Amino acid sequence: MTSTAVSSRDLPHPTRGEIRLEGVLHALSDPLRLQIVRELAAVGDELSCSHFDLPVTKSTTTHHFRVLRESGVIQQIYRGTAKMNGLRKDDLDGLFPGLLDALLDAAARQAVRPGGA
Amino acid sequence: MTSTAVSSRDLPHPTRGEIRLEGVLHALSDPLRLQIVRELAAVGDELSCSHFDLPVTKSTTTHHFRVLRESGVIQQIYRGTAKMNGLRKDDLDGLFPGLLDALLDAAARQAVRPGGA
DNA sequence: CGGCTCGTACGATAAGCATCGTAGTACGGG
DNA sequence: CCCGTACTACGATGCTTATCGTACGAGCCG
Repeated sequence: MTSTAVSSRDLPHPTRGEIRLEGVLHALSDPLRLQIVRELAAVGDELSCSHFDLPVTKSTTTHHFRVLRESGVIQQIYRGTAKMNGLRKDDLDGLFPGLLDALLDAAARQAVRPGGA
Repeated sequence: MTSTAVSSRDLPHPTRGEIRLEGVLHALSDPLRLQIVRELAAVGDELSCSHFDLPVTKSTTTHHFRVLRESGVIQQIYRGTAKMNGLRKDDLDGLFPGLLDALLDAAARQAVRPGGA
């Protein structure tokens, strides 16, 4: 069959039209979450939650991924025991052309600044 | 004389190098503050605090302007009894080329969305 | 089945923040 | 000098959020 029933568990996502700029900016105003998004953009593919080595506990990591999902920045899907995360680049580009690239570029520039990390 | 000693009171601003992307995003993730910045960008000039007709008290207005100033998004200067506010467009463009324009464009697009305000 | 790993849910806690009201300061004008 | 206007400072309050720990649920593998 053609259905993509990857798992019985599925997660609530905002539709494209429900994504709010303020929510996106708030989601990205946290250094950890900005870091996650940068990494997702760099690989250009889905990554499991456990791929990220963040300086917080697993509970907190779950929380940050949820904020990113509920703001519409990433989409999440269970694949077996792993939860894969992907940037919603098409939706963001459709809503706010050029914004994501400008944000990623800005983050990259700041990262190479003296004492930028 | 050419000096710009507008007032004895002066306000602390971050230098260009101290401006952090996360701080800018956080400042703009509030609808009121985003609105203020949009208005400043639209007129392309300085505006007094009292020019803005915001649905909050003056105390709260002061607070929002301070957040914008301390994050490096605007610069503030006393001119007589008025406090003028100006976008730090040059600094933001220098640090994060294209970001401010992308953000303003994104906000404008969202504003014309069905139920976007 | 039993156990392992990945991730969630829930409760607690501490910090941050948006908001207000009141009292106060700085400046300009009569 | 006194008053009005513009804005600030401070304290209170209630909401949101970042963080943790522990206990739990879902899927995989032997």
